[in-house]
Amino acid sequence: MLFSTKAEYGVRLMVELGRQRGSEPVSLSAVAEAERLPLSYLEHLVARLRKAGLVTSTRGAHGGYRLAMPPEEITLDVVVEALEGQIAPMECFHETPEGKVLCSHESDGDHACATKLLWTRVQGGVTKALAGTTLAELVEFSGGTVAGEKATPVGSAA
Amino acid sequence: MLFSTKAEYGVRLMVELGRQRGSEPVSLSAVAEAERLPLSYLEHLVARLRKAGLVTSTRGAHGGYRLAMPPEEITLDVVVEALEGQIAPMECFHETPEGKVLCSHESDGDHACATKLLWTRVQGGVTKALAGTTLAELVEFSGGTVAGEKATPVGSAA
DNA sequence: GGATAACCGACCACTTCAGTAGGATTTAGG
DNA sequence: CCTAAATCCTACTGAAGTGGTCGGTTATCC
Repeated sequence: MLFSTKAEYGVRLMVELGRQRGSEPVSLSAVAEAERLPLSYLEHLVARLRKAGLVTSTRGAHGGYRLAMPPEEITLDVVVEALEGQIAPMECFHETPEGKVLCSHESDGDHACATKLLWTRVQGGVTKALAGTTLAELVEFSGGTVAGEKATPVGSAA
Repeated sequence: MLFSTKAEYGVRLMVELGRQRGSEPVSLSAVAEAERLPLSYLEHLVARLRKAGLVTSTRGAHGGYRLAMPPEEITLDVVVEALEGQIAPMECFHETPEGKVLCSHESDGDHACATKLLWTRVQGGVTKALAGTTLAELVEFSGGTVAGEKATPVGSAA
């Protein structure tokens, strides 16, 4: 499996917040119920998102989480990286701040690193897919936002 | 990390076999020495490649492994899948024989699966990168084949 | 009949995953 | 002021996967 459930749950959490745009902060328990995910596990995930500056939190009663930016500006590469850590196809791959790829056993034998070409292509494919998708798209795809009218607030179903 | 060293080592093993095209079978110990990888671990990996029909083996003294097909016909998606198992971005993703993608919690809530769009794109990116790369390319990239003339046979360096 | 090599399965230390548990702190509302 | 609701934090745990190692068996060439 390329990604673990951390990415899966975390992205769903983000989508859920994206659906509630502009309104009150959404509590984790509401998200947990809506997505049928364990609350205490979501706490760990949302902590990562918060540390990455993707969501903001309000403590105390009626508190919860909000997106730190409008969903159109949030690309999924940032989200997934916050959840899963640096995204590289292989252990030996490290991306420098300028976006260059380094392979740690570059030329450790008598010929060039045979796999670098492959992993570079894979890296490119994944990055392109993630960076080319915005949270707004996913919100739209999953049934659209709930913006002004409170048609189906997140905790209402059950 | 997207892939483990199983893919890394396994691909390098394949490249090493690809460099020895048409000649005698290559022993695992020769590959292990050339790539500085643990022999006994390579045994596990080559077993997967053999079961997938990518390499053929000759037992006994002077035995070893050969590619089952010319490297131009071997695409890396098959190789990596043989080594790592089914390549899917997420646990809930299962590809049917016809190439359709199924998501196990499709419509388990009141709205469509929010993440399917994303993982489908990622899946596409990875598959395209892997299937669009042939073993021959990697052999070329890593210094070319050794075909007729035995310029630098695999075990000769050290 | 060695030496060489593919084969096979068991085992092991270590890390990550997925989740639980328990508490501390902050805040709105009665 | 009290309490319920919520974030926040740390520690723990069982299960699985990773990256090997080891010992032994079988097959084959010289």
